[in-house]
Amino acid sequence: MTQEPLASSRTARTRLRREEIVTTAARTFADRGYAHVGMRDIADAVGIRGASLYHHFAAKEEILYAVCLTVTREPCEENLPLLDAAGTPARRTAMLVRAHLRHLYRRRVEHLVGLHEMASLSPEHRAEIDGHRRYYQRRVRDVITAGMRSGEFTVPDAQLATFGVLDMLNGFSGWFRDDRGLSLDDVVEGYVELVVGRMLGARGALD
Amino acid sequence: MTQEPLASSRTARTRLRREEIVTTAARTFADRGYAHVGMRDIADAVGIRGASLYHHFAAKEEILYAVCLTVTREPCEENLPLLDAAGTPARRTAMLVRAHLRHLYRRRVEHLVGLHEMASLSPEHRAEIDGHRRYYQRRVRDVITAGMRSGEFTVPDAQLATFGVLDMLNGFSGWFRDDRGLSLDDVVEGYVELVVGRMLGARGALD
DNA sequence: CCATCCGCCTAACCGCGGTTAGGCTTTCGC
DNA sequence: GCGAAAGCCTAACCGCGGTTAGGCGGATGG
Repeated sequence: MTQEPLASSRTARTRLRREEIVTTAARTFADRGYAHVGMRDIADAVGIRGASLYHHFAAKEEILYAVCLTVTREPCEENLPLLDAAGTPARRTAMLVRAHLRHLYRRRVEHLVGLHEMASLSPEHRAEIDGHRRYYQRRVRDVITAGMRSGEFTVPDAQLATFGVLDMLNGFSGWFRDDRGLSLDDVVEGYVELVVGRMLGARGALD
Repeated sequence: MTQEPLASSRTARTRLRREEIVTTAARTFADRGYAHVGMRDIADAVGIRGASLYHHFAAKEEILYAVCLTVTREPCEENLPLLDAAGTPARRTAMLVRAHLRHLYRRRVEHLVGLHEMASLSPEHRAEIDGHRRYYQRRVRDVITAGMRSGEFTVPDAQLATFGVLDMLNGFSGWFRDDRGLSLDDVVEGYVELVVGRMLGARGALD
């Protein structure tokens, strides 16, 4: 009877170590910028030597790639299903906005990195990350279009509204602080009101 | 009243050369990322040798600093005076949104650099750039607050609305393309409607 | 018309940092 | 238990790229 049956497996511990490195590296990247962080810096923060990182990642860029994956694949897997749930487009959009902001909060360090350091990815990796982002954007545009057809949303152009909404939401991780100003819940509900209720024009459809 | 007779003045030509280097460097930074661009790359694009750049700038970071200055100081000098003009807060805000987007367009290359490469600035330079940004943000928040007092704007929280508006606007330079989709004028007037008319709630106050 | 400085050059430096080589200890699966 | 891999170590490499040194021609302004 092992205490941690799952975490004791060799592959599972390896994966945990990888995730620890990715999380630690993301924090360092966010603080000082990808280019100004050396492999030895990441290793120090984890508690090992620089060269030992190469037992987990083939290159520094692979670590950045892992960070970027968590902020583009996770939202696709966790948030987008909300758009397939039952309910009006306005309600489904509001659910997505909430999930989107909460993911930006939960992974705010990784999001800061993912938004600025895209240029340091290899062309193939960047193409994949871009694909996720574009897919997410397309799904949001589709629900906005659906809301326009159902009459709940009254924006002049679905594509323009999509850009506006996503840029406004994604900016959140750049300025939010836990220790001052509005609380997370304040921001989430305030943004639902500003975005879905006002910008998209579904004021009555949410209550 | 000293008037520049021609570009033949020694100091004037020096300044033009500097601006040419900054513009060229900004384009290269935007394409490949600051860290992946060498002094020799910038020099090649200008048509001189790498070491010759040091007759115009003391360090690579000074070039980045010059790029960042044009996208934070220029909006303060050119856009903010519109907030001091006559008119209701709603109209003044609409004017600012238009000027802001047109500046993002005119300097879109520099804005792309300024938004992601902040981490490569020296602490002093970053502090100055941050200061300009914060001042701009404060002025926008002030006009939104004024609009709330005058009753034109009905947002729940001025600070939250400020973040939302500026993040939405600044995202523009990241996705706009001249050769496809909406025209610049379409975006400008569409965003005025979405931001001032809908998000801030001044639908009637603009006509 | 001349002294001067500007602008650019060639050549080289040199330190940082990503990466590799190779070996030791520990630990897990069988 | 035992072989084998995982995981980490020390040591060193080495190329890239920011930066410096020092010189040359030609425009400039007095």
